Amino acid sequence: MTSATTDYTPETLRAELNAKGWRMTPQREVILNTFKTLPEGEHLSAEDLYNRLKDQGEDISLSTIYRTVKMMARMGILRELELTEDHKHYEINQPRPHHHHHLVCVKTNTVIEFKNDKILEISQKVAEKYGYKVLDCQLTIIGVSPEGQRSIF
Amino acid sequence: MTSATTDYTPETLRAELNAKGWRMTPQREVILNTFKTLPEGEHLSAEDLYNRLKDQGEDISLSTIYRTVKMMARMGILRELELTEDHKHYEINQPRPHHHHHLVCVKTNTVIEFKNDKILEISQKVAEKYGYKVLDCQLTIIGVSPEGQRSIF
DNA sequence: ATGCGTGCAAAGTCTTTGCAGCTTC
DNA sequence: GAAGCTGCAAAGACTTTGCACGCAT
Repeated sequence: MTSATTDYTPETLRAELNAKGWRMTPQREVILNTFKTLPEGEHLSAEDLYNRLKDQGEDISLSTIYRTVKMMARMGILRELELTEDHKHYEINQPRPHHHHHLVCVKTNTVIEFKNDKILEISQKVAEKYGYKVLDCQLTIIGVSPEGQRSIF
Repeated sequence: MTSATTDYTPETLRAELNAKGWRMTPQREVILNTFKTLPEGEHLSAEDLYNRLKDQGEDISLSTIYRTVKMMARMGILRELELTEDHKHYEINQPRPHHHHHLVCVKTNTVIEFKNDKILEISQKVAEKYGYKVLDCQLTIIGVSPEGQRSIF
C-alpha cells in the first residue's frame, strides 16, 4: 500500500497491481489517465465517467467503471467523495499542496472547495496515534450559504 | 435556522417547525428523543432506527423515518454520516465538546471516533470567509489500520 | 377547516453480481 | 495455461414518491 502522496502513472499502477497478483488493463489505464488530467476540483460520478469516456470513443462498461473506481479508492489513488448528492463522486487523490476540502450548503447544494494544510497535519497525528497509515482525509463542512439563509425553507 | 450547538428539545423543535409552517408530530418527537438518548458515538441507519423503535413498540414506518432523518439533518439537528458502509448513518449533532470525527480503515472497515477542537475552529473560520453558517463539520480520515497493513490485499 | 404528515405499496436510483469469453501474466 | 478482467443482463440494496386518510394548527 502506497501513501497518499504517490503520483500514480500507468507503470506504477501496473507494478502495484502485479505485486498483488492483479493485472493492468487498457480500461484501468484509461480511467487512471482520465482522473489524472481532470481539472483540479472537478470530480466525477461513475455515470459521469462512463459518459465522458463514451464521448471520447472509449467504450468501457458501467460495471467495469464501478469496479475500477472502487478499487482505486481502496488503493488510495482516488478520493471517494460523498457531498450533497446521493451518489459518490471521485477525484484523483492529490499530494499535499493540492489537497482540498469541501464546504457544502444544505439548501442550495452549492459546493465550495478550500485548502487548509492543518487538516492533513491533524489527520496524520491522529492516524499515527492509532498506528494507521493515511490514504486520504476529507473535511466536509455542512452549512448554509448566504443565499440559503435568505430563504425561509 | 439554528446553529449547530442548539440543544433541541421537543419544544424547541416544535417552535422551529411551526415557524416554518410545519408541524410537530408524535413520530418526530419519538425520533428526536431516540437520538438524544443514544450513547455517544453510536449512530443509526434508517433501518436500525426502524427496528429499534419497533422493538420498543413504536411502530413508525420506514418512509416516515427516511423523511424525518433527512429533515432533521437539513435542520442541523442530526449529523448525516457516510462512513464505510453503503448507506447513511445518523447521530445527534452535539455541541462542541462532544463533537467527534472518524478514522476509517479501508481494509477492515473499522471506525474509530476521535475529538479535536481545532477542526471546528478551522471550519468556522472557513465558513465565515464565505458567509456560511456552520451546521456540522466532519473530518473523515481514510487509511489503513495496523491489522489491515499486515494483509497483502 | 386547512393542509401537512403518515403509512402503504409501488417505483426509482444507484450499485453489485453471475457468467461466458477474452486478456494478461 | 491459469487466473484475473470485462461486458452484459439481471438482481440487489437502499431510498423516494403518489395517494388516501388522519391529525396538528
